[in-house]
Amino acid sequence: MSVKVSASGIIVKPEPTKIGRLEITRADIMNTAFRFLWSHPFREMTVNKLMDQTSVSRSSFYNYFSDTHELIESLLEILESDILQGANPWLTDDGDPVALLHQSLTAEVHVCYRCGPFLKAITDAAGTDARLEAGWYGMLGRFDDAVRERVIADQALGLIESFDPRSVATALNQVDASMYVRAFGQRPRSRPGPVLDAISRLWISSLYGERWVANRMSTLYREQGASR
Amino acid sequence: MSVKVSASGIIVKPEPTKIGRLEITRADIMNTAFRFLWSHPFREMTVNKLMDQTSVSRSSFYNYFSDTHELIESLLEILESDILQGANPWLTDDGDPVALLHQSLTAEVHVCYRCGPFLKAITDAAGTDARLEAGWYGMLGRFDDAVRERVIADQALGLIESFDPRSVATALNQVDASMYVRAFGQRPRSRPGPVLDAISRLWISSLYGERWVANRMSTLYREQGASR
DNA sequence: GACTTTTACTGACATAGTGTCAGAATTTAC
DNA sequence: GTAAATTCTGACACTATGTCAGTAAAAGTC
Repeated sequence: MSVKVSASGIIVKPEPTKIGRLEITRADIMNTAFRFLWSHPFREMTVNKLMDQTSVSRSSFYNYFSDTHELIESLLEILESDILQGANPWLTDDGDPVALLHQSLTAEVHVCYRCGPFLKAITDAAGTDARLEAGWYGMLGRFDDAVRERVIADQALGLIESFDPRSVATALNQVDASMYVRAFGQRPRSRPGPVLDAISRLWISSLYGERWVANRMSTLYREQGASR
Repeated sequence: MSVKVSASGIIVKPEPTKIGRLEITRADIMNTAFRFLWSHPFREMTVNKLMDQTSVSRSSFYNYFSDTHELIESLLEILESDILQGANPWLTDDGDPVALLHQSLTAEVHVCYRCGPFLKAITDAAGTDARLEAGWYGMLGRFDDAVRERVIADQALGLIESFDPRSVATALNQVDASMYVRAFGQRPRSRPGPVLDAISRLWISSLYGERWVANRMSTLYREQGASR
């Protein structure tokens, strides 16, 4: 894109490009969609309603995305890198695995709390479009693989007992994803503390054993009088 | 309808039915929908395609259901009782709780394996309609409550350590639901064995501790050589 | 069996949202 | 300043929805 070739085959220019109008409009649409999905479910997002909030017409939408699902897919890509970043400690670092796992889960909960309604929009949208569904499942699958790798490594070290790492990795990731959508997908969102505690309990007890769990609870349940 | 005349003017069929035309047509539509959803995702189910497979016209659909979501809601009610039935042992019976839990999970996996694509249809449809979504979350909520009750009871007996039972119950039910949809929702469906193993591990280790898990695995992982 | 009444069904219509395309408007190239 | 490109838009065709007035079938009545 930075170098264009004319019909005669001559290299035309290294493109001075002030700032692409194209990029601006595209970003405008994506931002508008993100804002819209913060306060409305995906099912209410029509191309019309969306483009009313931008400076360009409805038809222009189709210069950038073939439909609303492709738009969501673009937003999803951004999200994936955000989440993966926070999950890094346990997946890659050396040290106390239980501490690292808890650290990764904490980061993940934070990111997903912040974009809960958008996360829900993605899963809703995935159900209405085959391509997006494949993209969403693809992302989940990459998470599964990463977790599986780490489990295998810790099994080799004797830190985790021997069991089929694939299905357990999938199940653990599914807990996270479905809890985030359910707890943070609708406003008012649930508070992240209890969600983190529950998720941590499941991950730690099923991988490293329940003796590690108690240390990692953000709030001691008894202290707050067993309230909701 | 009791007498049909073909294009050539020949009387095609006499109708022997006496009663319940309404119930019959309603059941016809519901059966057709169920069959359709076995081989197509919900997003492809239009009123047109559906009613083409029945003996009545598209318009008639609206005599029975206000839209496709309400139809799904009716089918969901049937499903809920099916699942609850299998879950009964752990929820209500006396005896070894770990054994009963495993028994309940086994039954649940079986039911959900059998109607996997339909389960996926429900969750897809829930994302596209507020009322159905409320119904689906309502059902999940009732499961959460039942599990929570049982956890509280076992906590009182000292069988389960003291922690917030609500969020853990929700998380555990979410594992089940999301795994069933993911593993059994698309054909070819995953085999139920590994799914049951993974789910059992999460439930048992997070509630009763990992020392109980090994006994309950349907297949000993080492024996099958850590394949895939 | 001929009648009215009730019940179940249907075709035709209005509406909403989608995606396309030819051409207008705007920016960039020279 | 004009040509070429890029970007945008109104108008159109199409699909699916849900409604409704009217038709057909069944049940009730004598």
